[in-house]
Amino acid sequence: MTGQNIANELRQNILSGSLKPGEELRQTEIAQEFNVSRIPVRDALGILASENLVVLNPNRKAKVIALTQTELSEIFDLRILLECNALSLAIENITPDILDHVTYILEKSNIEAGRPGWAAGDWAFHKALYQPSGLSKHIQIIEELRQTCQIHVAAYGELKNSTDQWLKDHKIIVRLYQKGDVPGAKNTLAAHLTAAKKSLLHAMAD
Amino acid sequence: MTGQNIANELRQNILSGSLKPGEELRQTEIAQEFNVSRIPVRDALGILASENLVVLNPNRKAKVIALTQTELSEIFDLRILLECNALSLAIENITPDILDHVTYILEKSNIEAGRPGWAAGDWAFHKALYQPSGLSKHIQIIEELRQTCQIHVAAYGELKNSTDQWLKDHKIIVRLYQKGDVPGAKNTLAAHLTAAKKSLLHAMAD
DNA sequence: TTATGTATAAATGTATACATGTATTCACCA
DNA sequence: TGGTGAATACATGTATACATTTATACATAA
Repeated sequence: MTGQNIANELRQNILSGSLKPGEELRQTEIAQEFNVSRIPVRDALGILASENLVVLNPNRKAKVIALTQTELSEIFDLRILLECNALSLAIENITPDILDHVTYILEKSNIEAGRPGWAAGDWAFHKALYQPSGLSKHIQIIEELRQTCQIHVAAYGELKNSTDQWLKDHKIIVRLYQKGDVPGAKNTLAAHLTAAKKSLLHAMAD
Repeated sequence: MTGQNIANELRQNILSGSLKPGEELRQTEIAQEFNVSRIPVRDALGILASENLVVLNPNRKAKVIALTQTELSEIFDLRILLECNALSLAIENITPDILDHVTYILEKSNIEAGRPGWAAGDWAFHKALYQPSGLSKHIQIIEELRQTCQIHVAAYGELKNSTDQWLKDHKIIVRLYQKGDVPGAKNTLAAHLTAAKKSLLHAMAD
């Protein structure tokens, strides 16, 4: 069990919702769970902090991030800005091979939809859409922002019901993507993300 | 000398250019310099990695990041996207107090211009422009992207000569900002950043 | 009752020692 | 001469022990 491995395990637990926003992470406790000393645990927490999944305060317990509705709203706006930009520029670089790959990933993610772990498939789909842009830094930032959202989505348990619309959106986006309809694809994607934003903020309001 | 302090010192050295892109950072060496053990040094490197200033590879020496022209080009494009967005939304929320503060910061940064440490003043100015937007996450990301660029600017020593145009741009942006001219301010800012991008990429081409 | 201060417990921060992995050197051989 | 492999040096990874800081509990006083 190396530091990286511990980080991976903890990340899984955070993204799946078994470690909830604001929950405290004690070095000693985690070290015992994994049968290691606190040193690799500290490394792991550092890694997760670098991904903005946990916050570290000197001499205080680490915590899973817990954002307000205002903060999450801004993060969704950032996602819309960056994901739409990546999508536009990706459409310029589409090849037949890419379309093949995208439709393949779409089918695979459809199967996972609504089941535990669906978020990974959703990201795989969107990432496949954005990859042809070649904008690796965009994609890296988008992934981090999505994880931040995912933590709260998992905790507030929204979205179970809106799966149908979710899948329809994906299908529409692929169609416009394929046609090279940049404004259409951007608008649909923006609406898709806005729906997710509203859904989460509504769930948090209770 | 705590881990945070070491991180701060190293960050200074990286941003000022005395630690160059790609330079190796040995835990043992740094520990000796600061008269501490390697443990707090590891923490410091973790902090810097979380800010994307250094890269860590398991069982290998840490290195100051070193990006290609292509990667830096993308990062400048990201900055243009995010900084223009933050600027637009900030302009909606301007108050007399804010204008006062912005002109004060502008004057202060003018004095530092062209001298060592100018980059901090430049960021203080732009940050003052963006703050009224209330978009803290935008600003955090922008700051990181700027630091990434700054590392390479410091290493390739461009920009010494274009200080005049730099200052003129800032003055123009403030005027448009004050007038509430959103498209004008955005265009000027975009041009300002594009010039910086070209300047760096040109310097790197040699 | 409430507030405050002290004693105790608990958690994190760091130094040292050792384990493990990586790079380098140099001898040896085809 | 050029390449291969073992031996060595070097750097990072981790466990243990101790130091320091923060949180908790409890007693005491206003």
